[in-house]
Amino acid sequence: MELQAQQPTEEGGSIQAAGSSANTPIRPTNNRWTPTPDQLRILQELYYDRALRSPTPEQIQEICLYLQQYGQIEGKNVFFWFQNLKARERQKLREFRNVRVGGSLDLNFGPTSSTSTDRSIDLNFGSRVGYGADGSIMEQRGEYHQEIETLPLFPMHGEDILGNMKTTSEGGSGSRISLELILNSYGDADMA
Amino acid sequence: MELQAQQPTEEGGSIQAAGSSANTPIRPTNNRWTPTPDQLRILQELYYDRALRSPTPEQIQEICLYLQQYGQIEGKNVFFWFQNLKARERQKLREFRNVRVGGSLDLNFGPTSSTSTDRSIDLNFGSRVGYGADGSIMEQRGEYHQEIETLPLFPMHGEDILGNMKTTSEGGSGSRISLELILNSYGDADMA
DNA sequence: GGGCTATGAATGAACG
DNA sequence: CGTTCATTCATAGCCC
Repeated sequence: MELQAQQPTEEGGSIQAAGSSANTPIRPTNNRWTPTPDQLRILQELYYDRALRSPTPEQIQEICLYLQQYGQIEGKNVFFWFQNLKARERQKLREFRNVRVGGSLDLNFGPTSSTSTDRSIDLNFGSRVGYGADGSIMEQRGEYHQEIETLPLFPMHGEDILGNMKTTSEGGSGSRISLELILNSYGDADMA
Repeated sequence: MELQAQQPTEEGGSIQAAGSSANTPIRPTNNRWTPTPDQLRILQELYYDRALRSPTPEQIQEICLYLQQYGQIEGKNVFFWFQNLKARERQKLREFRNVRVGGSLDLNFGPTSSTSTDRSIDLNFGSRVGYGADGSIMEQRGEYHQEIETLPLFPMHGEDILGNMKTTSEGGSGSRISLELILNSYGDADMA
């Protein structure tokens, strides 16, 4: 997951048998996919012309299938391609906005900044979420679950643990919890 | 277009290898949690070996506490880790569904298809959704699995489930997929 | 050859 | 949960 060592794709045999003239990605190294000019053109066509940004799985597969005419390609390549392009375009936009604001622009903000709908550029990092402070993820919605903010004085049974545990960052001190123990905590006593 | 500046060739092994045994901050410049090798190993062990997919809050807490021996970690990290791994593995499995290449519309896209080799991607499975974008490679560690309580499936964390439909086809039927088809695949009624 | 840039790939985090 | 966003890692390719 975190390891960068990419597992060698075992299928390092038939790469691109197509002896096309202009669609050879230069080097059929098994490493990372590089779109052929044709593939790229088609992808861009889909993205820009058709405004396809997040293709559904079905679309991904169809696109992939179609693009295989022009060279080897896998579904994940298509997926990543769209995702990357989208992300990077958006990031550029965001960057631009920040620059614009930081640079000189000063939009007409009324002294009364009550219009919160106005999307002022927050120079924040982008973390719009309020996880950090003390946590409390409250993720699984739809269930009962109260917002803990300080400390629940009763046995919580829900999903508030997520962020609320900031226990000692120090380890190796005696707190030897075994995996078995963890696993055995299925029917953990709810202290009830 | 984007900035990226990192050490080109990292050791790739222990990222934190330095002085401290197991609980070094690992990475200096990031806000987001990155599992240490030890943490990762244990998490994977829990996931694959023990088939733990959706830990309860109590388990999350215990796991978190245990993992703190190896580095800074919070409950939400554990929570997200499991959720992500589960979701991504599921994507890959779900990916098996293929598109029904029904309409063989031929379009004149691209360079007049100079590649006369009509690769055939004949996948008439006619099914439903399937994510097509995530053939991640997780270095599969031990796969021996034990039944804890629920039955662990066979963790076939291969890697190219998604990119399964590569150019493998050598023979040919002519299954030209058009972009129109791709784009029209939205309301693709499969519930026939 | 060595750095730089564009971009593929991975994954933590979060949304609906 | 499935999907999407954001950030980072790693590498192909180009320029010097």
